[in-house]
Amino acid sequence: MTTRWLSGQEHRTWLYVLTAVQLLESELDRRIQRDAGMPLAYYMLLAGLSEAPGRTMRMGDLAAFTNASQSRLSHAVSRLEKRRWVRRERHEVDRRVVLAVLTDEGYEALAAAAPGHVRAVRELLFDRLEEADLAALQDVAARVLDGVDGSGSARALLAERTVPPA
Amino acid sequence: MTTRWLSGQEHRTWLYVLTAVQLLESELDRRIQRDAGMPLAYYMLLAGLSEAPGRTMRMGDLAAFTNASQSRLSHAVSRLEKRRWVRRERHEVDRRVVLAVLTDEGYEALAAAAPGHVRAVRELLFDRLEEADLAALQDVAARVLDGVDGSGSARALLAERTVPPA
DNA sequence: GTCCTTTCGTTGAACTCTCAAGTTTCAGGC
DNA sequence: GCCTGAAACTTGAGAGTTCAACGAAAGGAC
Repeated sequence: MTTRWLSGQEHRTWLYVLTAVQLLESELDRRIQRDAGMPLAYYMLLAGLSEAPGRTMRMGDLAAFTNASQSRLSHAVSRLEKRRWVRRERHEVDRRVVLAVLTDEGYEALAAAAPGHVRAVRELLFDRLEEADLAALQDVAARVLDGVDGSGSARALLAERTVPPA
Repeated sequence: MTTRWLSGQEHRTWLYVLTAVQLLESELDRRIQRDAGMPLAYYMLLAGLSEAPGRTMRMGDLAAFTNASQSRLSHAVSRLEKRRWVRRERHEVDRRVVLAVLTDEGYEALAAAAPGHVRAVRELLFDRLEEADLAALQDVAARVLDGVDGSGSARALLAERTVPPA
């Protein structure tokens, strides 16, 4: 079977998108690290927890919501525990389950980091997009998700939780 | 100064795009690791070198082209040297410069990995996009790049090298 | 020539992620 | 009750990344 290579247009699109996304992420990471002393991944975890009922989530759900493996999340939560930003609790009924709970200290750290981060996202991304781009981008992202996300778990979580932060 | 939060539409778009991109990248990484025994980052390095004149690039240019820091590239090239896929050479004129050269072994590894990788990119990304999406996506990516890429170096490199691989 | 600054790259330590293997708990037969 | 298998996490080691400090060569200024 002969390989169907990418067309020039496809190749160019791929390079542009990949580059833009990588630079965007690394720039956001650098800024939040500098301004708030935490990596972007921590922010995402804290933000996820802050929006959950009781500021609490099962480890598995938090992993799915942040696109992390369970192992990665477990290590990350251990690090967040050392900073006293998150606390682990055992589920009362199903003793296999571990709940990650955002502490008050964690909430404060998130609240301190949020304005700067949102400003950065706005400056680097949304200030450069038109109203019409938003819907189109989301549409494309949704289609890509359908292909990548085998079990559809990420999509389901996204559909539930797309309200702005409090 | 009060923070201007993201609108519901912006927040949703951001979550979708971020999720789609992260899952896409990690899925591509998993597949090439499984099928070709190399991480996606190695592939990108080898691909970059393979398209360069003489299959040779300065460390700095290769770092810029792959959106890596110089330190990251230096470590990565050291690992690639251990696999005998890349060789270091000193520049004859400017003795500060180090040239990374793709070896024949490296080229073979790339050639073996390419078909599978391209197939994956096609399946996960381009098969889900319409012709019209391509131009729109590239346009958006270019605008984002202008904001993120302070010195415009990534854009310049992209503009030069957007021909399909040989 | 000598000094100062910039450019190009490397290094080591600390941190983060991945992968495979392990523990504990639950749920269903039988 | 007692297996057996699956589910939910954790762990440790190795791979990869980041950050700050460093060395070596080049380019002026004088």
